[in-house]
Amino acid sequence: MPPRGSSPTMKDVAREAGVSLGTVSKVVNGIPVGKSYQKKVEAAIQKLNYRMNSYAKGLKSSRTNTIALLMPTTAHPFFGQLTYHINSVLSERGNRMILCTTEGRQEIEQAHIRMVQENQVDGIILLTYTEGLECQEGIPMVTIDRNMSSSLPCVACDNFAGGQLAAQKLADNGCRRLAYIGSSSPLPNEPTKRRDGFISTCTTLQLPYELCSVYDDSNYQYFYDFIDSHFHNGVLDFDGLFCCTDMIASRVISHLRQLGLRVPEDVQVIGFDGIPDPFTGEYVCSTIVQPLEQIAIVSVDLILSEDKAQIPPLICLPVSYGYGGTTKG
Amino acid sequence: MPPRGSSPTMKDVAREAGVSLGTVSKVVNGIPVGKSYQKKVEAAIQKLNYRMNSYAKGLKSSRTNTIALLMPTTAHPFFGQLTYHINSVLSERGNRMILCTTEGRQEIEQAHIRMVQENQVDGIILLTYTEGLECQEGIPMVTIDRNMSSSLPCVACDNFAGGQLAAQKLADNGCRRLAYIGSSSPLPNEPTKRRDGFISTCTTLQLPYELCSVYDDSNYQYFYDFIDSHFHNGVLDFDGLFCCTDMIASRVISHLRQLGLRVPEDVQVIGFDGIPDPFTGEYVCSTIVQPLEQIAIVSVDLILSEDKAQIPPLICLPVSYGYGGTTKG
DNA sequence: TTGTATGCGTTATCAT
DNA sequence: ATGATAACGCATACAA
Repeated sequence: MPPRGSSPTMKDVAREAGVSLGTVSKVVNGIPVGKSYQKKVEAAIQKLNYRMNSYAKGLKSSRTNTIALLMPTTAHPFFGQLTYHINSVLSERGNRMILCTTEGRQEIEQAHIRMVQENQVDGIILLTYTEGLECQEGIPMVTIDRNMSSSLPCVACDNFAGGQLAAQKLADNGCRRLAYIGSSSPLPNEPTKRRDGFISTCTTLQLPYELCSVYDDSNYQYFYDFIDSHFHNGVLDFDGLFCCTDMIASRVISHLRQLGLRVPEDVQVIGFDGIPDPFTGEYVCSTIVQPLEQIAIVSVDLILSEDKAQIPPLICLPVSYGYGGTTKG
Repeated sequence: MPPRGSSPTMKDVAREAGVSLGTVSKVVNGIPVGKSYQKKVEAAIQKLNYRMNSYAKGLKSSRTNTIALLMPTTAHPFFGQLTYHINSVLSERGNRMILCTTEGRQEIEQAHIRMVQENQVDGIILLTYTEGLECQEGIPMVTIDRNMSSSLPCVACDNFAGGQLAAQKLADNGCRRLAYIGSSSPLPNEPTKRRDGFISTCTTLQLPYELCSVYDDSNYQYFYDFIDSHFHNGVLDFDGLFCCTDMIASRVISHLRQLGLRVPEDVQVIGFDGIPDPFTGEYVCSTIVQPLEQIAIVSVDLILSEDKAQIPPLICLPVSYGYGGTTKG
């Protein structure tokens, strides 16, 4: 019978058990205490159905066991799955997660950062592609796939190696005239490294290539126009395409097929991300697979790590090749 | 220059502005205050870069502007999109959201409910299909698509009408031998109403139908076996199928095609959910479309509503038909 | 109107 | 080892 209408507090438990406040606190936090006391307190907790108030705890201890995750969206499976994995790992480690979807808009990101700061989160995991985000000092941050500044640690898949792997695979499968299709940013960021790795291997193998890069990679028409301009008399100038994301690859493949080209017979296509189609469970195209679960684990490890001092500025996780029917192997 | 290493408090602002604590509190909370004071306080806030500590505030006011969302996962687009919409609406309304993915496992759900309760959330939005979840009293809850008990308000799409609509569409498109394929629960829950609506219209139209229901609807083999057992000499016993979800429909369609059947020429299929394929942007099949955004808005409205007293136990939102190429219209 | 003082539920520092 | 007590940062009832 709690005195007030609200839920019982430690004080109530202490009174019920006939012990002092400090003793209850110790029991609740697993600090050793006399056996008889232990029993009495546990009984009282049980009886009153006591629940800790983590707001009071956070106020005192200034540690909230809460991490914020900033994500453009959860509607797309790539972000949805990453969110799911990060949430799982965080939960296993005894942390709550505040989700902030940002639509990739900087003003929303900024507002959310401010908001979760007020919420005293212990850290922020950030997935963004906007430039020049202002990051307040004093709150630990980790970025995913976005090397913003050397001061913020970044975990990403090995985008450069992924680009190399894509070029290598296309070459192995007999392609001789390659092209890269995807986004590019004015400043060197992680996704751009996919292109750079691709160029690296093309150069090494002495394979000719062309680039079709645009800043806003949701502008598919730009890519279609590029393809059309290289399509003459029913034949395409390329026999191998590396697309920056599976999304782009998927749309590009549709366009190629509309043109009457056969994939992979006439032209082979490799994408990037490796998200299985949620409905079929299969890759939508041959692809470079990001280790999503690893990225989640490492991000959480970093944000929860005690000595933030010596975190490396960039951690690259290994990618792999996933066959998805749009290449010859 | 904050005295301690931590961030400035209201007290710091008060000292800086040369006013009292209460005045600062008023300014921060938008309570009218003398003009000159207003200016001084705002200047001090600016100068010190003061941020409210919502933990201290929540402790005092026992309102945290935080809502918990329990979802099986965010990895699948249906749940991912719903999560996204709920998050957006909550954010617009000035609330934080704690995300708890549960994998649909009851012990995880229970642990999360307990956890967010400790976190003093103002309410919980819950999407679950488990039976007999223990819901602590005293904390507002709203369920989605799951009518647990009359005490918990539920918002769902009009599943019954959706089932009716599916049967009607199949009939309109000339189908004469129908079947329902999907899950069924021992107790009457929302998804089961899809089946019931389907039966309702079949009965009204005097159309024969068969049912293939299984409790665990991720057991696709069960559905395949059902189809196989109704497939003789290259012809299927049915010319119209209504599947409980687009996921099931997608797999069923694949199986039908493997059998050499043409969709929609030989057999027409309608699914349920209406989630566009993330890669193509199109429905994976003809489908009954759930109003995801509406569901999100209404759920948030309910959980944030002041007078929880007179919330109806069930709110049904209208569904619509989405053509996706697996029917004749 | 503005300032002062008390308490929210907890942890931590003291004495005991 | 245990019990009393002072903060933590803020809201608020009350005094000025």
